[in-house]
Amino acid sequence: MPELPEVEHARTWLAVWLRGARVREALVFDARLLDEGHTPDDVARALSGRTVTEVARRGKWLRITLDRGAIFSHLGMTGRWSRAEEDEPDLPHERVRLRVSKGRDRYQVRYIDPRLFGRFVPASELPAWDALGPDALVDGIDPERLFAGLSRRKIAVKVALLDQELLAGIGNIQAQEALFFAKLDPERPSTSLTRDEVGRLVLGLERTLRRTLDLAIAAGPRLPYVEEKGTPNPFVVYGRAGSPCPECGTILEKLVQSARSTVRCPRCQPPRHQMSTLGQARSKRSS
DNA sequence: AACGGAACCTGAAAGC
DNA sequence: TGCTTTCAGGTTCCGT
Repeated sequence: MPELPEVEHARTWLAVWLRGARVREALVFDARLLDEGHTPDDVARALSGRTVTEVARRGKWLRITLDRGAIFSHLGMTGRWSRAEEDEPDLPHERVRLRVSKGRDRYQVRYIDPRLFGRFVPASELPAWDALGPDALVDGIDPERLFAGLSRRKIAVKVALLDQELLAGIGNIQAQEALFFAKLDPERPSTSLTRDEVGRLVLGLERTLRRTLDLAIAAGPRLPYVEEKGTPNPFVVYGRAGSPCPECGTILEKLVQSARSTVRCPRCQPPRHQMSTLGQARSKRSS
């Protein structure tokens, strides 16, 4: 799914719909969302009668805290939560339905997920949650910690940014956008970045997250994902390989790193050996 | 231990 | 037109 801004959007609306609400009935329509050892009936039984006290987010995980226990929800690639009235027809790909009451209102909160990469885990603790690095939005991004983390890994900086233990919430889109804003080549070994470049990367990350989150907030309760047909692509380089760079007009190119695609501007984000060649040429001329 | 790649799913779009 | 291939914003497992 969705990356940090979209999950934060989901958290906001889930909190509106669920905080203080009582689950009258829970229905789980597909066991593939559940952890090994759980059945739809177990999960439904664990939820019914519970009251939601809090909805939290860390990276791309959501935690719905109940008066007893909690539920962790991950949206995978295509998951979304939405509110529905009691008499609304089933939705395509509806995987979980919570029939709740809040005050005298009765309605439903539904989880929709075509590709089923999402997770729905009733548990008081979740190891994956505990392993997450600092949340890129809530905790802010500490340049020194990011620099140290990047120096420790021998992989491309783009791939490192997807590691949720380094920084929680960055996904394939935000990584590409941030590297473009920072004018850094996605293929640079993460160890090769200078402190100055990591500083630029932090600014790039903050810029793309802020921008995307603002768009998500403005969208209201139903946030269309960019791959849905009819949704305009709000991103600067993501999904725009073959089109001109918005900065310099050079045709943006697509590469594949660890089986994920990356778009880059060959001119604005040149490999470093080209930059040092330029630097040498310049210093020769000036000397 | 750390890394790249495949697998897990479904649907839409592009290619033939 | 219809069949086939490719690709999609994530995570995890498996082999090297």
